[in-house]
Amino acid sequence: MAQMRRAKKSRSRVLDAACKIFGKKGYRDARIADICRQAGTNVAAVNYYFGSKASLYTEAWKQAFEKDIIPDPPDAVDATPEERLSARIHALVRKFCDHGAGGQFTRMYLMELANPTGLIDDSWRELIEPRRRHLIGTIRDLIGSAATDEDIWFCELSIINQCRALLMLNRRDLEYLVQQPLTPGLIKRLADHITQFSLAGIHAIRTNKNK
Amino acid sequence: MAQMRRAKKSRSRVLDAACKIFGKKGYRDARIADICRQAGTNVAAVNYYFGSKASLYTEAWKQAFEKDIIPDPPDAVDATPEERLSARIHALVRKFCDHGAGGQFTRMYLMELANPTGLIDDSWRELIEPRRRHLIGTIRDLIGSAATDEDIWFCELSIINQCRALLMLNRRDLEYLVQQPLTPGLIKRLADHITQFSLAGIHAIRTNKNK
DNA sequence: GACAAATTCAAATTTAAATTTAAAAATACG
DNA sequence: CGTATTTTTAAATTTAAATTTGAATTTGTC
Repeated sequence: MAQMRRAKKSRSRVLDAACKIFGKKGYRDARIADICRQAGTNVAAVNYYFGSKASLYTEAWKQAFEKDIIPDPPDAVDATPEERLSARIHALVRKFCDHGAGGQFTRMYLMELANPTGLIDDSWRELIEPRRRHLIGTIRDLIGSAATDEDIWFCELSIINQCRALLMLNRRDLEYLVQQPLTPGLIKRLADHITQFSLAGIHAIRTNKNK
Repeated sequence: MAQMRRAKKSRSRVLDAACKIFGKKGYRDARIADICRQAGTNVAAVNYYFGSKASLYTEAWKQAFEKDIIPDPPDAVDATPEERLSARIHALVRKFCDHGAGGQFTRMYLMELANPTGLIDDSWRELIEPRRRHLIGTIRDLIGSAATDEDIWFCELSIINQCRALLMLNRRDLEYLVQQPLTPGLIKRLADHITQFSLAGIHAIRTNKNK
């Protein structure tokens, strides 16, 4: 069983490379040859360890999920809804901006959003649902009881899609738009902006409902 | 030259089919065979009329642009910035929701966003730039002179990305989220929501800058 | 160190799609 | 009509990528 050690290295190098390449190119455009070059193995390694490109993809998705999605720090018991929303937005923006080493899941998430392969629908639900419920709970606290489910759903869309913004922009487009590199400082300022913008938005809806 | 008549039919059937299929599948996943089946021609028609799949793509892009992007009604001279923003958001949401017959450009826009082919960068800039400047002008009017370029850029991102929301959701995801079909009524309510949310957001930034 | 199992490799095969070809059919025009 | 041009067709070719193969190598175990 000790040969597992060396073997595991190879298998896991392929898996790491797969996360990176699938995240960068999406399922179709990712080449097994590229993945294996990246991993420093022969192309046959993919089929040897995973059987096919498709099942490598689902494995990579799972691994990226497990490694990348560190649970958000639990809310402090005495956090206000405003603080909870802010924390959530900052976490989302940071996550969505992280196209680098740690952020493979995020890239894969986007690629799957844009070109659904349908290969990972099950893991998808499991993953998204609890986080969605958490955000909706926070919005509900902020928006008050006069709001309808539709109001809450719309606010959720507004917030999530603002955070997703940078996901959709490639480096060139980004430079074209902002004229500055994506530094941690910029990311923080963007998250602050979205928080402020969204709190005002939610508050306006609340006020409108109660008038 | 009268043979052009019949010929044009064939060429233009291919172009129409290309808009539809490229819009549905994106560049890579679209099959020339599918496009030609749709158009009722032989596969060779693509290379006969357009030379290659790539140049069919750029032609289709141009045609979808010309047919699909009806210029927004010019702003009434006496429209307030609030009214202009509202009109712009309603136009964007309506456009982005139109996945049907008239909305091929929208679909191609999304596919290009998600998987840039780089084939249409030039047309892209031409198309987006004037509309961008218009929106930025409106935001500038609303946000006041204390705001920085970065503030304005952030607000632009917030607004555009809220409008893009429905672009990213396929029918199944949508039903899962809202539990209702995408009726014109829903689209209007969503645009109203985004307008209200965004005006409040911009106003909050303005207030914050001036304090 | 020798044998068995696991792994890696380069090369062969398969598959799917775009592209080209050359012959047939349709059309235009004198 | 007859011939020249354009268009369409089915089939052949090319290309790019995934997958399979079987031999060579490495590793683990006795």
